[in-house]
Amino acid sequence: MKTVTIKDVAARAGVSPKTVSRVINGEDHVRAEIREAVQRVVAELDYRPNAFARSLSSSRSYLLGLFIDDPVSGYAADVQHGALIRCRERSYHLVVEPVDLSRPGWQDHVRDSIASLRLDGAIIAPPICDAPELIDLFRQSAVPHVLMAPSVEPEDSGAVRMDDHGAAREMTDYLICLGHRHIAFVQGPENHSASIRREEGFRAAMATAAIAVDERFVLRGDFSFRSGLELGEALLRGPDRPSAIFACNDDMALGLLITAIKRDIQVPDDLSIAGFDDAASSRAAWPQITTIRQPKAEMAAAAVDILVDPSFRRTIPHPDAHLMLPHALVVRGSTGRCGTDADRV
Amino acid sequence: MKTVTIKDVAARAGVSPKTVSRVINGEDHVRAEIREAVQRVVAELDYRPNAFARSLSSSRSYLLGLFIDDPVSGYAADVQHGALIRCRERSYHLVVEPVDLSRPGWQDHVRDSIASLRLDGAIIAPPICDAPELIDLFRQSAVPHVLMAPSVEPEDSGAVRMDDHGAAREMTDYLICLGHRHIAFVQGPENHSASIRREEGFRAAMATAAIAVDERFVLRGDFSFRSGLELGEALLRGPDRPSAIFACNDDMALGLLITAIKRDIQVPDDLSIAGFDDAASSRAAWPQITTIRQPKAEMAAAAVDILVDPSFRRTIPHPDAHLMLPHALVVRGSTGRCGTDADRV
DNA sequence: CATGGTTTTGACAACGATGTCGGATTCGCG
DNA sequence: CGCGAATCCGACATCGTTGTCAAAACCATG
Repeated sequence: MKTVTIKDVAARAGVSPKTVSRVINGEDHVRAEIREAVQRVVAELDYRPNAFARSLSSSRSYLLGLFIDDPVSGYAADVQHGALIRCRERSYHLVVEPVDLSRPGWQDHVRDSIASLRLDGAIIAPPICDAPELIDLFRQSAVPHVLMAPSVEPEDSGAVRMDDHGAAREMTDYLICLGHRHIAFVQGPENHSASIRREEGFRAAMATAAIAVDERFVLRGDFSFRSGLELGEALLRGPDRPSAIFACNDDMALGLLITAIKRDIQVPDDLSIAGFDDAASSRAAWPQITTIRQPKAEMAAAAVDILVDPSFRRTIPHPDAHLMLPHALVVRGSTGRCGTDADRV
Repeated sequence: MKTVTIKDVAARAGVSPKTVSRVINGEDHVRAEIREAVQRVVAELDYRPNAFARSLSSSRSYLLGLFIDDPVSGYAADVQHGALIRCRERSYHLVVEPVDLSRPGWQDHVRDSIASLRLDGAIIAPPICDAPELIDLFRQSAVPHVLMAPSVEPEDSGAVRMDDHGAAREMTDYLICLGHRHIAFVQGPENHSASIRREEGFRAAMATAAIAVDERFVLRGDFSFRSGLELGEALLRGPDRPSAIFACNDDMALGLLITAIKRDIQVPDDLSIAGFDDAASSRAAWPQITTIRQPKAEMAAAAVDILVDPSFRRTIPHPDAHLMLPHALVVRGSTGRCGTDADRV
């Protein structure tokens, strides 16, 4: 299983290794004739450049890091997939690094991948994109990095996001349109800035419609299915319950829905439920859950694009490195017109 | 941001770079006194070896590849996480490579990661672990590889698996114990060998109990939630329906459960449903689904162990490279005693 | 205190690519 | 035809580490 090196190709094509290198990397200043000859030999020998040698000598690693809190979540899977595909198109590779901020010593792993792997760039997923300590690690080492849906957008970091505020507002408007007045809101974890923006969007829509938010109906969950179940119990226990619930993500919305089913509350006739994310869980029930489609994979792909783009690498901060991608309201079966609302005030 | 090299450490510690290298790699034959001195300097300077230089020189990449069909599935997430954690412990890195066998040219990506990244080993997830063409790629390049739950276990491949046959048998026995006689079975996709073994286990248990399998009740799905919905419609349409359904995975089981709910069939009173995998979906409904816990993360971790173990790398085939990990029957709310079975034959 | 054997250490040459830079070739144009 | 300016090409050093191998230091022993 002899491995083919650039020298072999050069010898066979009757040129110098450097010329082969030029052809491989698509540089200028190579006669078309020679270029083709080299390409032919490359194909014949099925030559593949050694990524390590290349990185060592060029001081580019062709590696991007994806730093993420919980790599098992469906969110992570979508993000990772989007990044992976785009990396492939750009002939980059992706290294996934779980980061658990609650575990002391997490810095070490991050430093290691920066120093040891010489990452060409980093994608930092929520919620850890809001940890200044983490961002500083990249800043200090001058590693280009893009934050996904961060709460603030530092100048020298790239950022990709969606309009959480606007989307939550749309959803709330939609619920109001359906006649709902008693709308509950289920928050995400405190450290998750997107969830805060969603709550603000919710409140803004309510305010615009001149509906007072009933604070008893604003509860905090942790994005998990289980917390949806628990909060469902809390919200749906008594007779004085909301006619609609807007949850910060789909997993919790699903938990709410299941609780409603257990309690024989008809969805959407007696209760409307809305989620956020368009996760698999929003389709894994009956009725399916009305939600906001979040462009997760697209955001990740855009992050890759920014990182790989030489013009970003050259000049940071860069004006085009702050993107906002479009979302969409996905209406499904879990929401409907507010029933006889008269009996509740 | 000067990067610290091994030379810097050597100079500061007053030894040769080679000695530093020895300390870093934990080799023998270094005086304790010098070893400590070097370690101290390493800590002081926060020196991190350059992974590329190391790989280039040692012809080991410290990289493992995870080759997987559908990297977005929950299965993939669990496997990946298990592998990732263990890789970290062993100071390896993991590169995830989606492989879509239905897309021509897939070989190219695989060859590329083998040749270009010089993978030290590969983990091949189902169902693509059953594609001889793929396995041959690794065999030809002499890349150590471990198959996850393959249908056959080639001598020169490692393998980690669970007892699909036995587990399915246990589940079926359990349903029979509950008094069920009309048990439907929902198969997985044809190319998925584990699903075939599960079916065999099901049939074996039925045969042992001397219950004839009603072939109208054996249907093929594709592991998706959607196919569970569709097959649910097919199975639960008429009055002549099974009293229990055993689905090859949890997503389909969830689909079946949702269909039952839509049709107002009480689970588990009028219908028992069992799944396989212990995926998140098995807990994302009410009642929660009885299932088989499959040690996904553990299998992936074991695969890493095998690949990293020098004794495996030295002698392939290796006797200890074929592992079977334990599963568990997880009884939850979706299964119960068979009701008044008298009215059905 | 020589002797032979074991540790311990370092000089040097890889590993396989690319950056630099100067020399060769070609081109354009007076 | 001649001459400067592009354009093309290759020799060589270099990236940061480890493998090889021989020299140096140490050890116990007779």
